[in-house]
Amino acid sequence: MHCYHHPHPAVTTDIAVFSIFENQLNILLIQRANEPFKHHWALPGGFVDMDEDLNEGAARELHEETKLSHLYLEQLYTFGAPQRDPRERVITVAYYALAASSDVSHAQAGSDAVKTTWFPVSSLPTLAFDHKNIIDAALERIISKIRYSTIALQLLPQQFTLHELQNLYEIILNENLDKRNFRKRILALDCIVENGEQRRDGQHRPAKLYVAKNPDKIDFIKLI
Amino acid sequence: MHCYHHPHPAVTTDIAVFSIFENQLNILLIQRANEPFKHHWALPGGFVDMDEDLNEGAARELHEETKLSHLYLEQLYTFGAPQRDPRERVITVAYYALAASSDVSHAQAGSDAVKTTWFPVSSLPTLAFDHKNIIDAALERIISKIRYSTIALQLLPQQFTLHELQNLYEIILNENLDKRNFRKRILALDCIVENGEQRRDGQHRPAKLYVAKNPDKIDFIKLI
DNA sequence: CCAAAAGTGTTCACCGTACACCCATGA
DNA sequence: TCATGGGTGTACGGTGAACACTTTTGG
Repeated sequence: MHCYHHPHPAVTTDIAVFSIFENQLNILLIQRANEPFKHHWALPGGFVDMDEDLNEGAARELHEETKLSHLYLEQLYTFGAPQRDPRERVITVAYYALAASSDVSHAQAGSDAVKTTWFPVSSLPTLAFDHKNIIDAALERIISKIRYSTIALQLLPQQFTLHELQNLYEIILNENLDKRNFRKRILALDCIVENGEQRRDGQHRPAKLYVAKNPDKIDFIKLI
Repeated sequence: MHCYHHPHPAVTTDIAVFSIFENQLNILLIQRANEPFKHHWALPGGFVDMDEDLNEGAARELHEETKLSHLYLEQLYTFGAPQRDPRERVITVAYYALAASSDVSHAQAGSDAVKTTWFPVSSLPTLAFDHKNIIDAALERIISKIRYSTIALQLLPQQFTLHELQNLYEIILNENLDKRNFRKRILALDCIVENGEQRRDGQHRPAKLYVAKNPDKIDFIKLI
């Protein structure tokens, strides 16, 4: 029973989950089992429950469909073109999430047994609904935000080398960075510290490992 | 008849309209005529129609309730805490809008005869629902965006003096700016031009008038 | 000792900032 | 001529960008 005498649209959340591995930025998609867009790829997401906040709903849907949890999750934009779903009016509150490469293997098909797969953002399949627009908006946000915040650290495992961090920036910004300047700047920002350990990896000098000072906090900085 | 077998929340848009006059940043509020929050002040807004896009809905509601139109309008954030409306679940897609001081007098009570009034953001009345949160988010967005875009020009009439523009920045950023540096930078950005006219205003040298080069386009810049 | 990646400083150009005086007008 | 706000240029310091060699390890 609705107190307001207006038609009510359906409201969903959709989540664009990104992770970096194989030297590429990748996004997690699920294959739809039903019409419309049966067999097409789509963002994980679903209906908002009546007693949960939007962020909670996005986190819940993400976990149900991909088994991923505790990711950095941020509201992106709300998409509500009248015909974006062919069946009825559906307004979707889009989110993006960032997963460390160490989380990638944990992503798996969720309860409704749909297939989940990582795709490089540079070669996406045809997407259901307006999900291509959502991904484009998410990419724009990430590219812009990596320059003036510490969200990049959300894409790395708990400990990482400076080379891995620089590599992440180079992949997202799609440009080469000077090693010495990059290290100087990132250390001057005082958001990461050595943890004393090293990574031995091949027949060369081992790399120092670093950790985020405030792993769960996004600081606003000016890096590049 | 809903194709999806899930409960559907109500969806509204709310619009925080800002304008600068009397040396202050002001926001347009309406006084509610009905419960809940009867007589409280609230943002203009209302239900999204089933056949209109969210931006259209926001522009329509704004015009219906305040008679303002053709303002710069940008989606801000979507608020959906389960109990934000005491009657039923209402998810609101919040927008902010910028009005030139020349538009201020055009704002008037709309069709439903509610009272509309401008309030300085520094002394707001008690607000209905979670509208204080929406205003805070809008202020944060504007303060951040004025530094790296040309949105400030949306708050000025078609022609304006450099002093007026600087004043606007000082009010929004709440800091004093150096006159010579401000002029140097804003002119270097090449987003405004003299239109040859002058404003005579008191017994002193008249000020040159400027106009935006692309009045309807928001450019991304680094001003301050 | 050789290959491979890790790690490290300095120089220079440009930009942002600080700062004070003359100009045009109306009364 | 005076009061009022409008308009203008320069000098300095700090930051961002360019740039190449040494170190450590495993084979």
